[in-house]
Amino acid sequence: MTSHRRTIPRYLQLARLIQERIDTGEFPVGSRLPSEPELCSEFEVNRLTIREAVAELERAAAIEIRRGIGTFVRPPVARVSIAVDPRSQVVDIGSVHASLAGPVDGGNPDFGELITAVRHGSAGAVDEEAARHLGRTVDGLTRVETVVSLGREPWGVSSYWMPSALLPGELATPGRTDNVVRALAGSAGIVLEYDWRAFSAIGADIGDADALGVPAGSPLLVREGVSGTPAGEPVLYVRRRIHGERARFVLNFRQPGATGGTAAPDAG
Amino acid sequence: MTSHRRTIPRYLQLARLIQERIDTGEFPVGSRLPSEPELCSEFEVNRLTIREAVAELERAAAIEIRRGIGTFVRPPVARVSIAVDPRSQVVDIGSVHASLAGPVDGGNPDFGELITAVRHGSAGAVDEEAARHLGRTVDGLTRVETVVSLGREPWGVSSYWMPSALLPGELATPGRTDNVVRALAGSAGIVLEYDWRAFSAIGADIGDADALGVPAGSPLLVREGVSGTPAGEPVLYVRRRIHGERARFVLNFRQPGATGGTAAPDAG
DNA sequence: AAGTGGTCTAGACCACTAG
DNA sequence: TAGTGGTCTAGACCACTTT
Repeated sequence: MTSHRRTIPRYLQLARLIQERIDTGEFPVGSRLPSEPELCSEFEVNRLTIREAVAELERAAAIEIRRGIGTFVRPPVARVSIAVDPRSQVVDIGSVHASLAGPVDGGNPDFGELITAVRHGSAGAVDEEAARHLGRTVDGLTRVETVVSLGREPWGVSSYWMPSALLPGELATPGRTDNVVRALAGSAGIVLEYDWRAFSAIGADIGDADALGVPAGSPLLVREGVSGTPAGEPVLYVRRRIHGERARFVLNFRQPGATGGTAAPDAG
Repeated sequence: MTSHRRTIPRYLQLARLIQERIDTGEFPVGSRLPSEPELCSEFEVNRLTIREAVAELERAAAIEIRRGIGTFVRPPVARVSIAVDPRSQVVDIGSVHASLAGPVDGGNPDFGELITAVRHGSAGAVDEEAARHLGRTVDGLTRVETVVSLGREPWGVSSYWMPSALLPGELATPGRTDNVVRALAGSAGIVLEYDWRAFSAIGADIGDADALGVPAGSPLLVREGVSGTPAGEPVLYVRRRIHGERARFVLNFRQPGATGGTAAPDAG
């Protein structure tokens, strides 16, 4: 009759115990945890068991492991807040550019987009999906892969699909570019507007994990969508995966001049 | 010198190797991978090394491990698409309710929101942030924690903060509720409108992982924001963490009647 | 009962970082 | 050089699922 005991693995118990110590401030933000051997002797378990507990906390982003140095309690993360104007058919000039305070036209030194691959009409499942979103066949599409950097670190990876006929020469080969969206719009001599955008979250697959320098399975924020001409012709499908803890997309529903409301959340 | 060092750990090499076999169809979607002992003897490594490789693929959501049965190649995931009307100050009736096809007023059988905890004016960092968003002090706030289910499975966890004075009796104690937002609005006799909403991605912390039945660090989509009265007074701050692979929020920027454009992406 | 994955131990060697 | 975390082996026992 007694609720039969669920055996909670030792490493999970230890993970929660350590998390508690972090929460109570026994291990303050920025402090170093006891080393693995120290934790082993304190809890009288094998090192591997401690390592599993610590790995759990690292996956939960509670701690940061620095090889050869130690394991530290992570501080709250700073995020790049990106505003999305939800009220109009926003001109698409690239979400990151749109939100950066610094110069956009001349190239913002913090921003970099590096073309890593250009492929024509391949036939993976994602290509099929892109073609479906654009209402075209995969044959006529070109896919451009980029790594987006903010500051020195990789911030996200993007895949763009566009009609091959519209591909600007600037985007035809790997290398640094200023802004894929602007290059496309400029070359085609058109204005791009948002058609739709969607947000979801996935774990990093092995390829994205490599490109972003994060472990496989790390949470990525996915922002995907279609942009098109003002006339409504879809031109670009983009799927960007962003280091989850470094980005936040904000939608403000109130008019700027409206009374009341709260300030848009900024970084933090 | 001959190539000396193996920089890439064996378990990562094995993970990529197995991923390749999945990609090439050697291990088709739905099929069972060889058991751990089988993989051990094929690659001539210890079982733990294989397990690390397999764990990597599981974190990357490429495979699903079923205890006592085997390890299987995962099919593409089905997602619940939730439409966000980006053009107006949308009446907040709860995002999930807004998007469900079935009845909303009478209670949708697929939908369930279970209040798991109610706390007054505690003082964690998240409570402070909530108070800041609402322009109030933590003392006057009540925090309601819920688990949201869609079908039989837990789909997300929500934290709501609201002025204690406005807390409906219906929400004062743990138990099943129909819809927190509606209960609040009904009790306060007001209409709630979106003030702002934001999207980001995080890994599940230990508490959320427990509630959702996922491993710590699993990618979660975070949707947070403030709702308020039409007059602009903020009333509710909500922070929902959703099983990342089960949700997608869609913003349509084009008017429904506009020519061209593409269909809003649906589940899948 | 047999086979699967889950946990844990004991010990070894390696790679990285700091002094 | 000393200390940290990273990888790997060999072996054991357990929990879960199917037959």
